[in-house]
Amino acid sequence: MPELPEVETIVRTLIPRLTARRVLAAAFHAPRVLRGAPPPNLIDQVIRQVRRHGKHILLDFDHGTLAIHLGMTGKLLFNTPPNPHLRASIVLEDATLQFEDIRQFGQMAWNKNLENQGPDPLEVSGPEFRARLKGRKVPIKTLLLNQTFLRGVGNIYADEALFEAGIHPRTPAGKIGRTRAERLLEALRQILKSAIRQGGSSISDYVDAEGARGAYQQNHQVYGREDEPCPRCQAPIKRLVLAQRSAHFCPRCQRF
DNA sequence: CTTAATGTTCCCCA
DNA sequence: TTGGGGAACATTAA
Repeated sequence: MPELPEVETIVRTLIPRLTARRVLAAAFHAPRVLRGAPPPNLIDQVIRQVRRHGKHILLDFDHGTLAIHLGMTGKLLFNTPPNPHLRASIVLEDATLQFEDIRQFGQMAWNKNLENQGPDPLEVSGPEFRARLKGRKVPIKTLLLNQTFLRGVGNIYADEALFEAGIHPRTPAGKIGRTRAERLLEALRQILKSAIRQGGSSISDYVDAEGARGAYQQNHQVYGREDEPCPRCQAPIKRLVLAQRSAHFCPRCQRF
């Protein structure tokens, strides 16, 4: 469920409910949810800040930071009824934050090292983006999914941005010229910002921390639209597999 | 029964 | 070092 716009939306709904709250109890019900060293005692610690870093949600305490990654099916919700997919709970003074995750690809980690993450696509400059593409032979779609290249882009927004920029997903990243690279970055920015404004994409069961669905799925031009007509030229949208992920594209609008 | 799903990491091989 | 392919992790739905 979570790419940059979904995580940003979740963080925005968490901020008013978590900031300055004291932890009364914390429990990790599924052992695999916690990666790395267990966090120190969180009881009586106060959440000072809630931030997004790529696809990570960061809860800052005075003595360190809890990083939460939602994986594919993770959700953060308040005061939900008992549920078999509950993986962790953080009890606060006025509510309980619950981490539910069907597939258990999500993780929580204390003071996670995020140095290896690439720049945020909403902040990276054009020249830096172009410099990072230089010399790379990987298909651009594969590179966009690599969090050490850019942090926050996932399968939906990679496909949508490549369509908007008119770039074939299999194009070797380093062969994208200056103009097309600028167009790709601009498409990413515009699409991510627009998706944030609409609360992200709810294609199956994604909801923010208030339980609200996003609406950006209505703007998807190619993602999940195999065999449907291209909104620009009517040619059927095609799907291919790159890095074991589906890539949706228009064979006429997106050339090498 | 098979396939695919908003993700990441690790291993093998060229 | 780069990059391609595949497996693994775990669960559900079509």
